Amino acid sequence: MNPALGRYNRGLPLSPPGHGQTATNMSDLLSSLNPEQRAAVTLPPQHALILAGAGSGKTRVLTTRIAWLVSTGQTAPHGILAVTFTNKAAREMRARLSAMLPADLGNPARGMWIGTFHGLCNRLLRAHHREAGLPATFQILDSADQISAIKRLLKNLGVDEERFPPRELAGFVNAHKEQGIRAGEAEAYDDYTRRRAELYAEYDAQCQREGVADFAELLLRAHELLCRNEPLRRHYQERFRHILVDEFQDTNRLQYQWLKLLAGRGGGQFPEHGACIFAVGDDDQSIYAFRGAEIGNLRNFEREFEVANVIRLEQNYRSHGNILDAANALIRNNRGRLGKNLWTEAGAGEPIRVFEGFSDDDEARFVVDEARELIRAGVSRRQLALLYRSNAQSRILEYHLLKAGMPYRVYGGLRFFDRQEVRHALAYLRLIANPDDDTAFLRVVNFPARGIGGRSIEALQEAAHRVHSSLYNAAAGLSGRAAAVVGNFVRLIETLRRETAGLPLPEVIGQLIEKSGLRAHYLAEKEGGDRLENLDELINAATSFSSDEGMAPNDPGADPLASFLAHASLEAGEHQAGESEDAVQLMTVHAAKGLEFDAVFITGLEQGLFPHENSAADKQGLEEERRLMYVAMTRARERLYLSHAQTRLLHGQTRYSLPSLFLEELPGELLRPVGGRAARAAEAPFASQDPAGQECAERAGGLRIGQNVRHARFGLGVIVAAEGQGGDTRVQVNFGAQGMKWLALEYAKLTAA
DNA sequence: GACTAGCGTCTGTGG
DNA sequence: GACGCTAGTC
Repeated sequence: MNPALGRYNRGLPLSPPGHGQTATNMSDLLSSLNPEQRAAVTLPPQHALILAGAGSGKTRVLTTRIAWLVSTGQTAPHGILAVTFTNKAAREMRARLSAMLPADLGNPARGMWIGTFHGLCNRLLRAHHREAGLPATFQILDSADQISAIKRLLKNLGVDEERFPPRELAGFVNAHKEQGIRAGEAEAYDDYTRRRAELYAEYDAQCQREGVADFAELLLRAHELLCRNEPLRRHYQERFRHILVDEFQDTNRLQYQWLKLLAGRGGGQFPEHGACIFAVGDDDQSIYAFRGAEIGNLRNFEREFEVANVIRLEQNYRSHGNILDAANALIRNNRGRLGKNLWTEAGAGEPIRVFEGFSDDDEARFVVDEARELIRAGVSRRQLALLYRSNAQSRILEYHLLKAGMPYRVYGGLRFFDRQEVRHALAYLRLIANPDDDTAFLRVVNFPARGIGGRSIEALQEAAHRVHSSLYNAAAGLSGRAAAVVGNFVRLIETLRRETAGLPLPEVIGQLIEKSGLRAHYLAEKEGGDRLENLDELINAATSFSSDEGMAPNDPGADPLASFLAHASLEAGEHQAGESEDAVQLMTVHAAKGLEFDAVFITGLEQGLFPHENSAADKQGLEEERRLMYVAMTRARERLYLSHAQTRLLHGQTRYSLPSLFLEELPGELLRPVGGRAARAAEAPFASQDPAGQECAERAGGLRIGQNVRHARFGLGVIVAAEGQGGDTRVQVNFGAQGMKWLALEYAKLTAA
């Protein structure tokens, strides 16, 4: 028994209810783990870092650790804080825990805090909104809301959007908040940045006035709350004995500070109250640097918390050997890894199949054909994943799946809560909850159209500016036509609020859809059918939300309306129908993290797409893309397909690209080209669509559009266009990283490659 | 003030 | 190829 244990046992029953029963379960659970996993689960209550490779049983270790801590009486459920990055991961953890622990201990509603950083901070801020300086009904701005709030701000201040693009400004604000930096503390060495910092301050002031908080604000505000409020900080530091963090490599600086503070390491305050942090992560799977994640936090954590226990989980239970070997070979090209090599007891398995299509259409056809074969061979549809780098790529795959009559399900993309009609309905709901929410106000003040045009809005904004109030409150101070039409709208909201007070949430939404005129509007619209269905689906979502007490992010007794709105902002995806249906799974590589499938297709493996051109420029960006590829490959259990296309429709234009450099980084002996590329290329030479290319092919000795060529200085490239005749023939060649060049055939010595 | 056509922008990933 | 924004018309 660890001597430190006594300290953590304070005030807890030594033998919690159900102890005997779970102890049996516990030993079963423990004996089903491998030695490293078991060591991790049963570590003494000290800070620990578990470097868990893909498919090494990370979630299992995390949840078993919690079950072990609770069922051995080292802490009450109350003392557990578990943080994840996605709602999906949080849900899975809850589900596994309730299966492992008896109902009275395993029910997360009984005091365990399990959730995403954003969800937990939201919960904290709701519970202590006064101390945090927020209204009880504060609303959460998602990224789209944030952009429109910034646009409105710039307009009000008369700032030129060209000089300060709203998206860029949003990025500036978020990046600073993620570093824990307020506008006043932002470093600015030039006028431009100084101005941006001023706008950051103005934006925050606007949010404060309107009672709204963006995503990053949730974290920053929660951090500041705990920093400033000593009794509160003490309360939570004493409460949470064990903080478990999933995907630690994805934490940004602010999240790390937040953890440090809760664990009693915030600048050395109250170390005696400190919780133990059990961090699980994999530096090779860090794919969120773009939103501020710092892999360095893994190392910082190890150093700053003097972590004595670092355990590596390297045995992979998921993939066959070839897949793992290929993934290992790929990731070895990254520098500065913490070091880890996955191995498996499963056999080598199938080779990795590589397909080169003439076009994205060709590629999609191959993928769907192959998927059909696999299904025929007995693979279930839901065990087939079609992965891509960006959401835009799903379209062509969907087209071919549809044509083949194969059920499929797309994750991500346009999310349910992002749909126009749903956002409109939610805006009404937000106004009922918080009339000061100007973003919501402007969204629906004239939707459906009710005669409130630009002039009235301008008058209203002036009035609001004069008396420093929200648009809603300023309505009373208007005169003339504006007063009449805006007054009608305000009365509509008032009526809604009055008549729906105390009603169950689904009924509130049902009424607002009717009385706002939304339903009538979409009924009259030619293609409003889908939108009406989505509005009904929103009512369903509210129904299942209300009945799902355990999932409510807030403490019991909290305003259900506010909780639902928070839920809609924080859990924008996931709420899609057909989850149970046996369908082929389509998603981005990012969305696939943490999942596994019997067969995986990684599509669009082309320079500029994967790795993406926005990242390929600098080395860090490229390494993140490589980790992304690593994540994608390690999703596969038995079969892995890699495909790319010579041409692809992008922005409505045909684009020619080279195969991804990641394909070259895989050991050739593990790969098998399929689809008879060589044979097909011989019988159907490329360059069919472009007559100029065809001519060029005839005249230029076999060179044609789509042809891979080599240039003495620029290296390998692909011909994308041709013009001119005879000795004047010029071709445009895409040399990947070297850029796009126009070359005269006569002088540039291009050789077929 | 409502509605429409045409234009430009951009799809890089998520809470 | 989709959406948002603007200018022009009713």
